[in-house]
Amino acid sequence: MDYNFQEIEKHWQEAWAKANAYKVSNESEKKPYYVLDMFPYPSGAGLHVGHPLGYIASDIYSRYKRLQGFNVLHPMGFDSYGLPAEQYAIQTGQHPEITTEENIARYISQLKKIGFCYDWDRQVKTCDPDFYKWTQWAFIQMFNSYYDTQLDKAQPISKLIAEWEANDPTWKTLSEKEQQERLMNYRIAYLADTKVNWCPQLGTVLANDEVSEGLSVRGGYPVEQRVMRQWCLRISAYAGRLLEGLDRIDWTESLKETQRNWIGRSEGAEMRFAIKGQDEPFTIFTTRADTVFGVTFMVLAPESEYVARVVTEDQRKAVDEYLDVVKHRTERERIADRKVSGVFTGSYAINPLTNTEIPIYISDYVLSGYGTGAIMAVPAHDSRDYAFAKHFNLPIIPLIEGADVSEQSFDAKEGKMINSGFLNGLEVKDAIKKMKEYITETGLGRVKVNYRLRDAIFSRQRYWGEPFPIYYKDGMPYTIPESELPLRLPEVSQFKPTEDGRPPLGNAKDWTYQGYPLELCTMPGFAGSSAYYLRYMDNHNDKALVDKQVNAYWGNVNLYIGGTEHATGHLIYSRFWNKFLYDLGYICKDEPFQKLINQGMIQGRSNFVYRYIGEGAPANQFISFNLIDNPEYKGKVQPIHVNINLVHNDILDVDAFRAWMPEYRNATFIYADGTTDVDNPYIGMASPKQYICGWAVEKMSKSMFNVVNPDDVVEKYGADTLRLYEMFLGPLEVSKPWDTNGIDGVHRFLRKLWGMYENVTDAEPTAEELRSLHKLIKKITWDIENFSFNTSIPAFMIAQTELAALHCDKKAILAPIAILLAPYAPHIAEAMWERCKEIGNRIEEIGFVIDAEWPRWEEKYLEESTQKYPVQFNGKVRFTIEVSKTMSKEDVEKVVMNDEQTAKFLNGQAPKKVIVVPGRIVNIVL
RNA sequence: GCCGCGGUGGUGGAAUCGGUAGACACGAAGGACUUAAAAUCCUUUGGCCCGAAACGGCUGUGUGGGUUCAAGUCCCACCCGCGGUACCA
Repeated sequence: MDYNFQEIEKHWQEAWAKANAYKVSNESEKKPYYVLDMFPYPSGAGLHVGHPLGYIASDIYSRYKRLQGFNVLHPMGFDSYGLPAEQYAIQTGQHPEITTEENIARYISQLKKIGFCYDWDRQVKTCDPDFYKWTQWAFIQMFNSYYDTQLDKAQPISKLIAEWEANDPTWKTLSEKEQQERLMNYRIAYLADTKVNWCPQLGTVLANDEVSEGLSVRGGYPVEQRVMRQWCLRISAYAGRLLEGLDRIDWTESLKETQRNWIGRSEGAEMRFAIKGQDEPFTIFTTRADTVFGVTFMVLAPESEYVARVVTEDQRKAVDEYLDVVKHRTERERIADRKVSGVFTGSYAINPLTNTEIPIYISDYVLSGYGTGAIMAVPAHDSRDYAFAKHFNLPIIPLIEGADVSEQSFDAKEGKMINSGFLNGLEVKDAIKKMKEYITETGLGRVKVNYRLRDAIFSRQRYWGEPFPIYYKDGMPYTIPESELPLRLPEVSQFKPTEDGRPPLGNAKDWTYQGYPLELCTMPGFAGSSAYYLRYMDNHNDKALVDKQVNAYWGNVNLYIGGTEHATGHLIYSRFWNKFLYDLGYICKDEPFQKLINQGMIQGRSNFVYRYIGEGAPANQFISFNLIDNPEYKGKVQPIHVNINLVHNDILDVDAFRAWMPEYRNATFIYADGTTDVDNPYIGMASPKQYICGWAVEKMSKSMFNVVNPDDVVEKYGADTLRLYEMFLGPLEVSKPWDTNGIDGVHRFLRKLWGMYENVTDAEPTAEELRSLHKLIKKITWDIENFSFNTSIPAFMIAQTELAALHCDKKAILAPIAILLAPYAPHIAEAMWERCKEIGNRIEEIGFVIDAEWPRWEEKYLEESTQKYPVQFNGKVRFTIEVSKTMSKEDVEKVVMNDEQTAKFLNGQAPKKVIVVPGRIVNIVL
């Protein structure tokens, strides 16, 4: 009976489909369990072997939960709005919807081949009007809400209006436009002039998490700072709750830490400094209130509102010049060029504690968006202030005992204060506290918590995204009625911006609502992915994003599996979006993803051939990897990426290589054994000469010819082997290269296991067989509960070896093994189960193995009558003894001490101490 | 710079509570089968040393210290690699 995996997999996939086996109902007596994968962006390249890693893990867990009797929601969908499809559309004129649909179809066919237990009826696509209707709906709710800082939650903005109507006499005197402008300062979704990351090449604004080191994450184009009127989401209002919520969810510490850093809470103080000759003071933010005695100058951000107030006539020209230079620097230039720069404003502030006059400067090392955009500079204890002071020759006053500030600043928050009036002698920590009390009491300032987290910029000047349900009247935005959603994305004559530089929607005909112009921007990528998990629960509902009862049944996601790359993007936005919907009472949980596991990346494993480029070398002669360090070749070979499909176990298929590209048609080789010609008496047969390729771990990419397509693996080995092997590669969370070299072993295991099901019998199992089985049940259960899938495969292999040695053919053993294997390799497990079903009648006649009951292990089968004790002398194992399991500690010691081998190792000495750890080990100390 | 994660054979990795380091798999070497090869099966496989043999010795989890009867595992210091992040006052 051959293991015909192609037939088995096709047969069972069809059988599941026919029986609707993965249909999930919202009405069930069973307990719910929600397992979610991060849905993919359907790119043109299709899935490579790295994508399914997390999907396989979540599929195993879903199937395990199902076998344990849970009603498991495990859906899949597509994050189908995004830049690549639109860039492609601009280049080719092809509508992004067409390419997107093609890509989705390809993804689905690839995913279906791997045998995931998705309920495809629950599929969502972010570009589907039935889906983005609810993205637009949520935006309207945000527009119509404000953040009530008293209640610490979002509230309908009508509440705020009612309050003003009742208590604020000026409200009624305002024109409608003025009222709208005032409300704009409170809405969760609001329009504002903000400094944005503008990417000229992409023609759009980008969010902070879409920019890395001054370049766009997508495409790597330069990004510059610009002030533009944009839609923003008031996510900063949620900073405290986003931070606090992390303590209640089961995510990895590193991911929580990344979010904590991104939210960036810092406790400090706001302080007012008087400006010499002016009545109005200005305010700075500091976390080092203890260092006020060492403030020797002040610095404003170039964009600070204070700049206009403090620049003197004498300095105006110099300041204008500086501001001009700063304005034209891109973010990237600013990061690359850390030279100290700045300009004196001509004004002085008064240090409120020393009453000295201190100069006010402008420099771009101070950021306008953080704190108040103005700082007090303490050069002795801040490295940036120090560099500035050295450059402009400003005084540096050390404030901490023993700090040497002649070469560099002393930034550490430790030591005893000096030169600091009433703070002298205090530890830094206490000094900060005391100064905070002082400024609060004297009215100089107040204690303040600042967050680094900024509001999310929500407009994109792009075509392929959700249209805003917004029109403009008298220059002010209004939402279109919810009853008219979805507002469909219009057809446009071209996907580029208009001739006069308006976003692509400006190319649409009649893009108006009741004669008023509609918003031309679209929403960013994270809009559609922020609440998609809710929609899976109830994706056919046209009355609500999700029905309240349905939401109450499923709750939130119990297990979310995906990559870390979303740590500061999707995973923050989604938490914010969810908390907002929770505030308004639409959903029942304030955190969307209870447990989150990050799967590692699968990297590529590239192969190389080495072209000989020494003097007089033949045109295309390649040197086997093991020879390239030989003196005659060293330094004279050029590594060339070779398509890994031409290589097996690092051995090159030389004929396939010659056929690969025209230039290699006449390639010659120096083989591993140093010979050059095929010296084989069996003409026309494969050569025993081997050309060994070099290898390296790199990113999986087309240009390195190291992309492995899961379809090819499924074709060659089957989906079950692919699934098992991806798990076998290593722990789920770590990144590792895809190395096909080991896949044969896993495939061999399945074949051997399958062979054991040829003639299943009804015979009674032996104690040994039961022990193997129950050991396996215990191990696999533990592994799945702990997401240690990689260690399960060896456990199966060991069980197979043990049972094969016992010639086990018993249903009582083999049927439960089919269940244990079902989460990992569902197709072959069904076939194995079927073989068992045909025999006898003791096991319940359940249709599919996926609906069986997860076996329980019983300790009684695991118990062995004897116990092996390794015997150590001074911690070194010398031999082992085997004694009765029930033997007492004292008796074990006696047996060991009476053993003749012990006498040998004691060599006449008396042991100082004998340690017996029951059930584990004996250690004799000499 | 800061934060996080990691470092175990030729390779991927295992060791779940401080208790026999290297499970399992790949690769390699040798053998069986074969005209040959592939496939399959069997044996060996961390390093070094002794030996006819071994249930022989030594050494060994990045480095150096420490705690312990016992350390890959705990503590201290350091080195290296990977990932994230930054003029955040």
